[in-house]
Amino acid sequence: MDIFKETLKTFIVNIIKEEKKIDVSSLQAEKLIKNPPDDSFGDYCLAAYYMQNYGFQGKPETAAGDLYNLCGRRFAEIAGLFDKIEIKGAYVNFFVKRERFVSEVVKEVVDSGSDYGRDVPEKPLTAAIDFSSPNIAKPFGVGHLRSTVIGMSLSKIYEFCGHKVIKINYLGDFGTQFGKLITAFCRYGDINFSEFEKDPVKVLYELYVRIHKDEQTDATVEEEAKKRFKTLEDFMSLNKRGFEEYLGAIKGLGDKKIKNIFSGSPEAAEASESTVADAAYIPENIKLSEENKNLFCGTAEGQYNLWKIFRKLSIEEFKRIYKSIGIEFDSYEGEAESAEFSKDIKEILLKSGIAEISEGAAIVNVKGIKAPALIAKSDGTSLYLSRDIVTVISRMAKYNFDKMIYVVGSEQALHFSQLFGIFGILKENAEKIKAGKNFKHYASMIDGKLIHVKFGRIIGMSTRKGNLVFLEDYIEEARLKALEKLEERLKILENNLSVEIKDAAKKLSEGIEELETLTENVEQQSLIHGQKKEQIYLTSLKVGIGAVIFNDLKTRRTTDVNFNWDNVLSFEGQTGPYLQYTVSRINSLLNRLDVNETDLKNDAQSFRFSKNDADFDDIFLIAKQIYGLKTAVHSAVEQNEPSVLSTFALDLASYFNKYYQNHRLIGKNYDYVKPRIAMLVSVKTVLVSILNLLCIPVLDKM
RNA sequence: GCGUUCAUAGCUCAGAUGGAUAGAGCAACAGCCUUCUAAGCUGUGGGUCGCAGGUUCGAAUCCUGCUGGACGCACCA
Repeated sequence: MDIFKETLKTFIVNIIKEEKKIDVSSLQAEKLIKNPPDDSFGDYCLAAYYMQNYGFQGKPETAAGDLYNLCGRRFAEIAGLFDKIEIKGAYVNFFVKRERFVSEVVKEVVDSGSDYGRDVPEKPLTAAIDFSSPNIAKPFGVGHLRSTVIGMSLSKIYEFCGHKVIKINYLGDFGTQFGKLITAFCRYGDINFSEFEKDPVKVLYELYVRIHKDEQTDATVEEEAKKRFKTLEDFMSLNKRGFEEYLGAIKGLGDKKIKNIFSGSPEAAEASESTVADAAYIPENIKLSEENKNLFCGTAEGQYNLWKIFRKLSIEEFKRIYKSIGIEFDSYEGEAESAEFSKDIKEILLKSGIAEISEGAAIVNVKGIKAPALIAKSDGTSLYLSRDIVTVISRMAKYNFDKMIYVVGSEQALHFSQLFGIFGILKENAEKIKAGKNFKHYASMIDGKLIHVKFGRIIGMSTRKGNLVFLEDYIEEARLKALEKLEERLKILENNLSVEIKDAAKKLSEGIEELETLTENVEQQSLIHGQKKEQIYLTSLKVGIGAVIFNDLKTRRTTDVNFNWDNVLSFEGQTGPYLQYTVSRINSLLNRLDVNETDLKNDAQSFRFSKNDADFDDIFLIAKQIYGLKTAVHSAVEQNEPSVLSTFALDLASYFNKYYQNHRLIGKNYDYVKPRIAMLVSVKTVLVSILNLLCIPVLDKM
């Protein structure tokens, strides 16, 4: 509970009401209270120009004078929490009682633990978040990392605030590209099948690259690919259900899954992914081999099986990668599922007069967008857009979402404005739609609930040879760099240690007893030095992952990222490892101070600070930063912008490191140390919370 | 050509939704490890907020124009 702001709010509401005879709602009052840009100006302020509607007219300076006098006269009402009021230009500044402020903040963090900073909304929403969504004909490159990490982080932030989140991975498992891949498989006679078994994704990638190259010179490639894709899609629609019945069947299905997922049982997790497993079911006796090639390439069913095999191999690979960086989904969906119904969409939109035929293709004209929205090709096969329409309606039936968030690059902005526009049309023309009850119901309630969370491109990223950087190589590069740094540091520690031992031995021989400090130091340092090989591996891996992920989350999403290896591989300053390092520093300190956290909670003494202490100003800065967490979380949700939290965490870590550098705790008496332990725990709690929300691994030691 | 979007220190970016003196980190230079992890800390230098207008008490932030970049614009996703 924010007692300082609340108190100030009622204070100002009362003043306006009683002195100016104007009623102000608490929400309006909240907007009047701002934070000065600098601590020396105070902690809260009222700006005269915002007060004009509340009886403070005239020049800002004179209005501020009026306001200042009234506040001053009634200062006794807030004297319990505030020290003083000052006037400065057009502003009236309020200074909190700093000792009280710090102890309130620290107490609240220690009491609420990992819940601290939660911004609970009046009404929790069901938010479906579609992110990562790789195209499985292509390997998982670094480009996918941004969507993956932004989406995962947003999911965590929404969940942290108490919203229901459904994390959806919408696999690009369909389209002409698969026709190309199948074409490649069937055309080339020199496929290495034993390698296919060992590293399928690599072979698929080679096929992909090769067919694209051939396409440049050979026009028959595209022709064949299109034909094969049509064969595939037609085969899949053979024994299809109607969209209307399908919608009826899946209605509310998500509810069960959501509940299960939230209970966290392993069966539930499996069940939620079963759709993919089912779709990827492949007959036992069919294997990729030279002999079976004709089987795959000759018939429609063969191609269908081949497609399933490619799909399955890719998904397995993706899951492995996701797991390694701590990403998980509640549901895997595929475009192929929606393809089954995209013809229904085309027919409904045509019949209802929303779509029309132009140059043989089906298009929708969306208000305000010049480019026509293509929903079907002239050969009748489906397109990205029509499949997306099906998908959203299905999701609405399944999950009844309040928000559907697409975390997709900004280059697809046009696609999404067309998609969103079509649902606007469907809502406006709800009566005209010639379709079943289910379709009309769901399709008309989607408008306004779709959000495109776009992000900028990563520019200039390439390896020495190729142009696509595989995520795993990227992480490995970061890991090696972290390892290098770690080993360097271990070596320095080792040197210091041996010098110390020599020194002590010398002193011992001279008869000076320093055994106690020696053993303490040896113990401490061997803790670090004694890290086993696996530990060193894990540490460097976590640091590497932290660096890579933070790099994608530290700037505002919409700006393009100028990729620079040196930037990513530097672990100093505004980086993930800096945050991880700060946490491990606190850990180390807490270990040395022998902390009992339950003790801390029950002992009011833990939260009492004195402003006469030399470190108080620095503690106040830390407390003030911590106090801002809730606002930061709130605006991260508001803007769908994880970077708000990255910046926040960097600031907090910086304040803490300054404190750490300037004030020592070891060796001080316990009464002095106790409240500071609570402060340390608070900083750690907040940093760890944010690292979790940003999908960055936390380390005990570095 | 039309549309979207961006332009802040040498480089990478913040800038609380129009408010007080535009801030960090890298890089450069000068310092701090026999005392809690130097992946840290301290200090110095570095700015016509792309350019020109406009809106008002007040603009890096809003509107218009220009310049420059990125992305997108009919059967790819």
